[in-house]
Amino acid sequence: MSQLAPRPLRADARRNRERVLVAAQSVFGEHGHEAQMDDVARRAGVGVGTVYRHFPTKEALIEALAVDRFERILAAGKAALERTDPWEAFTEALWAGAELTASDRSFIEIVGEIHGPMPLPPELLQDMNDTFGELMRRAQASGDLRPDLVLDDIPMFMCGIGLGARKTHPCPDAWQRHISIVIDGLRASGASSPLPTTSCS
Amino acid sequence: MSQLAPRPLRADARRNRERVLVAAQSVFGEHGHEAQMDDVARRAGVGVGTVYRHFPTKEALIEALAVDRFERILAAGKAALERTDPWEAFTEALWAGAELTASDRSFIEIVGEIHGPMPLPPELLQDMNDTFGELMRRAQASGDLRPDLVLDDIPMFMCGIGLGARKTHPCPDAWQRHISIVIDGLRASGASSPLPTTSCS
Amino acid sequence: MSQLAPRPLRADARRNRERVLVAAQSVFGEHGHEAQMDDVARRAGVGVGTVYRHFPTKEALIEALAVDRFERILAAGKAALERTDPWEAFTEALWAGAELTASDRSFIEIVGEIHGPMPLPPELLQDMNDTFGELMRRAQASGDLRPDLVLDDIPMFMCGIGLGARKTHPCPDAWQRHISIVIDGLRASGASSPLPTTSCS
Amino acid sequence: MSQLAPRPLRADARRNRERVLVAAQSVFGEHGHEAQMDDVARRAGVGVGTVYRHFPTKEALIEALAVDRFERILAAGKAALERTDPWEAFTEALWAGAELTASDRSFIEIVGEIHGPMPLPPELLQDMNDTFGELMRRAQASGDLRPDLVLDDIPMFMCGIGLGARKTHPCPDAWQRHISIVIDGLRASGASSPLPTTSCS
DNA sequence: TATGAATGAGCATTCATTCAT
DNA sequence: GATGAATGAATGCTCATTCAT
Repeated sequence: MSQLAPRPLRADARRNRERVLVAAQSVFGEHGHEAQMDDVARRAGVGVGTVYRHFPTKEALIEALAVDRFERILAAGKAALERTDPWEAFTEALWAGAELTASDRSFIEIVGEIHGPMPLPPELLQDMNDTFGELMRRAQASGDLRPDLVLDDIPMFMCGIGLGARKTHPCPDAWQRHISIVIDGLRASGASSPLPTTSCS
Repeated sequence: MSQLAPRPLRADARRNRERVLVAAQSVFGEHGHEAQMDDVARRAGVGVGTVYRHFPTKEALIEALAVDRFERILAAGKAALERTDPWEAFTEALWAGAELTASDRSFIEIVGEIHGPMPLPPELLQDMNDTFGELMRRAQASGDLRPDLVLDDIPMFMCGIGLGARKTHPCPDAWQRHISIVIDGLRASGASSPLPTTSCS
Repeated sequence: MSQLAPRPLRADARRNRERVLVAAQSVFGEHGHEAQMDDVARRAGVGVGTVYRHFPTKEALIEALAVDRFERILAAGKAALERTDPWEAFTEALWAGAELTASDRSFIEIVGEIHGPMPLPPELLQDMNDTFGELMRRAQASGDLRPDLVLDDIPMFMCGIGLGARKTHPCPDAWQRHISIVIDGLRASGASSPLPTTSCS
Repeated sequence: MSQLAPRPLRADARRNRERVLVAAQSVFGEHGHEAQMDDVARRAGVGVGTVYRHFPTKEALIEALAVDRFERILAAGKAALERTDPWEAFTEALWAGAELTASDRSFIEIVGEIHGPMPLPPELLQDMNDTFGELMRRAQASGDLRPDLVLDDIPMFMCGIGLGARKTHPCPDAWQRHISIVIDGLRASGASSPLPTTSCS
């Protein structure tokens, strides 16, 4: 009975899902975790029930937002992987990630309030580790990047960009200076005193 | 050593205030803003009423925690001001600030959830601006520090240290590598391409 | 009978609103302002949330109760205005108001605990002033009612009826004797010594 | 050891008790039952503990206030009993009671919020009943006072005076007009239609 | 005895989630 | 599927009362 029937409702549903996501982004961007599901629904122009149909939980909605963002960052990383010059590939990825981060307040607000590790699907996490790990390894192998850098250090650099984006910083392009300073510090050549490398994965 | 009779009751009260503060630090450090006043009270071994006697509001308690922390950072900055070498003074302040930040999870959790500027008494804010501003200016005047750095950039660097401290990062000494990389990037000598300086106070 | 489709959900909501109002009336009638919102909800057979959906505040709920009552009193006053005999119109209004007051303990309890003027919508207040003012003026113009009576004197007479209704008085029909005595005292003819009229609006 | 010792502290204690009572009167007069024990203590210039030493309960304090007031009303009634003319005695008592009521806002506020009968010591209650009962009986026996009046009717007339005193009424002497109207209504001669007397109490 | 800090049950209100329409 | 009214556990805060000093 339904084999051939196209899925007319799906279109509506998908449209609604998108509207909810967009609404959630702006609402959480403004108020952080504190924002309420009702607000999201109102901004999306749907009932709360509809929000819950698409995202079973407030957390799930927030996670969806995060996934969306991390996927773009991952995509940027994969694109950078195309470059032949390892250092350029690595820094391009950093610049891209920084820009994506700076341009989305909801990302900042949401990520900032998460206690403990990011709640992302393991495959995505794995994929990000692989991609950025590879970028890092290549740049270290070529001797351009400090050899003591560890994958988990990278989010630490990105964190500050959020702070800047939160209206805390007077100049809107602060993130550019930030990432540029960080990159300068990451150059193998500029490394001052090689800190005693702690062996941690 | 105290000339006159100290006020007897005050002793107990002050002790309790301290206990509440310590409890709040650990409770908020574990759960962020979400932690409840009752938990703080229980951890402090007092009734909720006592917590409220000392801090009229949850917000006030959190602010008190922040003030306490910022005062220590300020003190470190003032101590650094004693140094004659401008670059050493500046970096010492950064190291001290980083260490203080890394050593207190409650600081991170609390600060991380604040939307908008830090709710600190204006005098403290002013004092911090003066102190770190002076450290910066001197280091820039001596030609050691990048001339384009702005006061508000500094918290951006510190932000990442919190992330590391949040158990997100596998190695506990990540903050040291972090701050060391940042400092390398801040050297005037290492500055790659002088970004077009945007004039923002 | 209804031309178009009525709004289906509204029916339930309106029913609940009514139930809450009725419950509130009996609960506040028994315990005064002290009664708790949870009790109102329980008595209404709904969750607290539902109470709050209809009345944003305890105060708002209480005010709604008062408004409801004053509207009936106002209606009685307007009905009395139809009478041609001014004195009969005036006394009919008094009797009606007295009866309404005597028959609702919640009204008494609630009004009794209000400090300062009644929190009623200004239009209602105005309407009451106009209506009872007119009744009074007519009765004074016809020479039946003491000329020194002032609008604000009327609630003073009604006040006692509440006291009687509060189980303080052994006989349930005390209010009838009360209002009848007051009316006797209000006759222009019976006025003993014309007190020095103070001019107050 | 203490047999002969005079009670020096008693003086202090009595002074404090008085201060608390006065403070309570003004505080409850302003805010009704809502006023807090701490406020009373502060206004009295003593610690809460002291308030509790003299009055074991908030209720007890309020009751003490009421007792004080009712004793004065009783005294006025007893004084009126001296008069030979029964009607004059009765109305004098009413005037005196009205004046005492009008002159003390705390009395109004407090009495107004009591649910159920006044919490007074039974002897006082008895004494009041006896005194005012006698005044009433005499005036009825002489044929001046409506024969259907019942002792419990009297508080109903006094109730309104409180309303007037609560700033609700624009003219400060409203109570005089009020009691004068009531007295006119109470005259046996003025009684309109003798209501069917219900035999109660 | 006076003091005021400490106590904690109590209460108004919020908000994620469910479910009847 | 969509809606939004209903739910009620959870939480910040108050205030009468106690008790160590």
